[in-house]
Amino acid sequence: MAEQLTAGALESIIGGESIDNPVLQVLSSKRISAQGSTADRYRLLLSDGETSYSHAMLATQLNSLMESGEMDNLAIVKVNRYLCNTIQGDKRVMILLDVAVLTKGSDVGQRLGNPQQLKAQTASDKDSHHSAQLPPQMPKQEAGGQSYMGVVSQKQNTNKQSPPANPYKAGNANKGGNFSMKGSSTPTTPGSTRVHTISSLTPYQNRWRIRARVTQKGSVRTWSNSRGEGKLFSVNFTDESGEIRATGFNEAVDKYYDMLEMNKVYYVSRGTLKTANKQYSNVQNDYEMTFNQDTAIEPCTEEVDLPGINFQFVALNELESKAANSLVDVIGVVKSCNEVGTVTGKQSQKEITKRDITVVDQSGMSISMTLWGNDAVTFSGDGNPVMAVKGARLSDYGGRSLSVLASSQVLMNPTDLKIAFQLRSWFDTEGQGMEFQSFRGEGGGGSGGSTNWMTFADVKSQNIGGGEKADYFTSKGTVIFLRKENCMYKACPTESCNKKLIDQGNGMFRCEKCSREFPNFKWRMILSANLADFSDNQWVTCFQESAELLLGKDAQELGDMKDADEAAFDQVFQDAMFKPYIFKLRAKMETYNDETRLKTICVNANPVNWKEYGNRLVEEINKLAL
DNA sequence: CCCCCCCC
Repeated sequence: MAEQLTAGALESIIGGESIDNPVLQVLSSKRISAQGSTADRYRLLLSDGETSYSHAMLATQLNSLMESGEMDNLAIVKVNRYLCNTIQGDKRVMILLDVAVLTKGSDVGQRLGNPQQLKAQTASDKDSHHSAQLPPQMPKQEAGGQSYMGVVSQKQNTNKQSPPANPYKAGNANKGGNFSMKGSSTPTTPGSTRVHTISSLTPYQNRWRIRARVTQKGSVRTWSNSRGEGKLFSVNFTDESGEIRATGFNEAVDKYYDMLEMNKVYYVSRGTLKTANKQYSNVQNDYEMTFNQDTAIEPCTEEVDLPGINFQFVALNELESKAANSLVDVIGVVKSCNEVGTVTGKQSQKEITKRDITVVDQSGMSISMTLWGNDAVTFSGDGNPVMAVKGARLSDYGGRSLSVLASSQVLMNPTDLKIAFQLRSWFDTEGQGMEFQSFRGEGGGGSGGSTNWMTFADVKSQNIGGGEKADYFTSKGTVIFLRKENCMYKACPTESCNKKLIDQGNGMFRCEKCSREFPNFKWRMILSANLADFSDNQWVTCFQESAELLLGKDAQELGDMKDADEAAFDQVFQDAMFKPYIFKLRAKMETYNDETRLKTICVNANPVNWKEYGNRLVEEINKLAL
C-alpha cells in the first residue's frame, strides 16, 4: 500500500519543485481556532511514505473535508493543487488547495512506510522553532466561497485550455505556449536563480523574483489628502503567465521611474503584494505590487520572448451588460471624430480639453468615446484608424459611452493583433457603409445618443437651440457660402493653447492665457459657412478641423498662402463651394448686445458616405409608405 | 499611501 504514495514528494515540494498530483497520507491533523474574522483552519501532518512534514495547512474552503470526517487520520489523498509558500521567518509552508480523498483513513488503518520527520525548512536553516506561524492575513474565504485559490485555478485553466472561440483572444500576444503552471510554478532561467511567474505571486510569499515586461507606464502624479501627500507612479508588468500592476511611492518614484521603461523587460523581487482593488484597474490579477525599501529591480539584458499588453477585449454590443464605471478593454474603428472642445469641471472649475470620437466594431454597434487633455489635442481620426484601448472607463451616459483615462493604454493601428487586421478589412469593405446602432439611454442628449437627423427647415420650425441646453443634430448640407474675412487668426504656439495672440508690433506675439510672448504662432481657423439643404439654409461656425476639411487645405498652408498669394487663397474658397457634407451641429440661442440669435457650431463634418446616406433615405421613404 | 480623469 505504501507504494501508492508519491515517495520523496514532500522533500521536493518543500524544496520548491513542483510535483504533479502527489499522493500523500494524512497522519494527523490539528484544528487551529479562528481568530477574529478568519475561519478555522486545519494543520496537517503529511507523509509521502519516506518523510513526513507538519508545516502543511488545508485551505479553508476544504474544511468540510475534515468536518465531515471524509479526510480522517491515515487517509490517502491526491493533492490536485497546492501552494508552497515561504512565510515569516523563512518557513516553508505547504497549503493544500484541492484534494481528493482516495481512501479513507478508517479503511487504511495504518501509517504507510516508515516516514522520517522532515524538519521545518528554513532558508537560513537556523530557525528550527517548531510552530508554523501563518501570517495574519492568510487566505480567507471570500463571499461565494471562492478563495484566492479558486482564482489560481481559473488562471490555470485559461492557460491550459485550447484557445477559446473568441476572436478577441486570437490576436492576444501570448506567446508562452510551452508554459505550464503548477501550484508554485517556477520556470528557470539558465544561469540564474529561479524566476517566478506573475500568476504565482501572492501576498503569502516573500521570496520571489519575476521577469516581466513593462506594458503600461503612467506618469508621476502627486496626491494630497487627509492621510498625507506624496507622489506616485504605476506600471504594469506582463509575463507569459499574466500581468500585475505595481506602484511606487515617493522615494520609489525617484529610484525607479526613469529606470522602468515602457516595453522593456526587468527582474523584480521583494515588492509588497496586496489585494488589488478591481475598481481602479482591469489588470487581470487579484493582487498588486507596491515597491518598498527592499525591492530590487534590474533590467533583463538577455533576449526573452515575453508577451506585450494583455487585452481582454469586450465587443461593443456587449458593453451593455458590463457594469457602469467599470474598466474595459475595447477595440474598434474610429468612425468619426469631433473637434477638440472644452468643458468646465464641476468641482475644479477648471477648463478641461476634451474630444469625442465614435468607435464602431463588427457587432454593428457604435459608441462614443471621450479623450481628455493632451490625448484629445493630439488625437487624429484620419483614415479611420483601428484603436485598441486597455482600461477605458465605461460610463452609462447615453446608454453606454467610454472615457479614455490617463491610466488607459491606447494603441492606434496595432500591428500585432489579429483582430485589428480583421477590423481594418471589415471596415474598408463593408463597415464604412453600414448603419450602426448606438446606445441609447439617460443623458444621451436630444435623441438618446442616436443620430438626430434634421433638415434646416426643421431647425427653424422646431425652435432647435431655443431651450436651456444646447441641441445637437445632424444634417446633410452643401456649402453655399464661405466668409473668408477673419477666418484665420494667429494662435498661441503652445500645443494645447489655441488662444488668439496679440501682435505686439515688434515681431513678438503675446498670449494672455499663457502670459508669455512668442516670436512665432500657429494658424487657427474660425470659418463661417452657409450651408443649404433642399429645405432651407443655415449659417454655422466651423473650427480648425472642419474648416480644414471644407477648404481642403490645412490651416498652416492656408495662412501662409493668405499673405503670399491672395489669388490662390481666393481660389481655395472658390473650389470649396457647393460640396456636400454630413455635419454634426450644436445649436444654442446666444445673446450679444441685447441681440439674441441662434449660434450653430460645427462639432464635426464628414464627406457624405453615399451608401450610408442612401440607406437612410430608403428607410425614410419606407416610413412614408407605411 | 493612489484610485482624480472632469462635460453633456
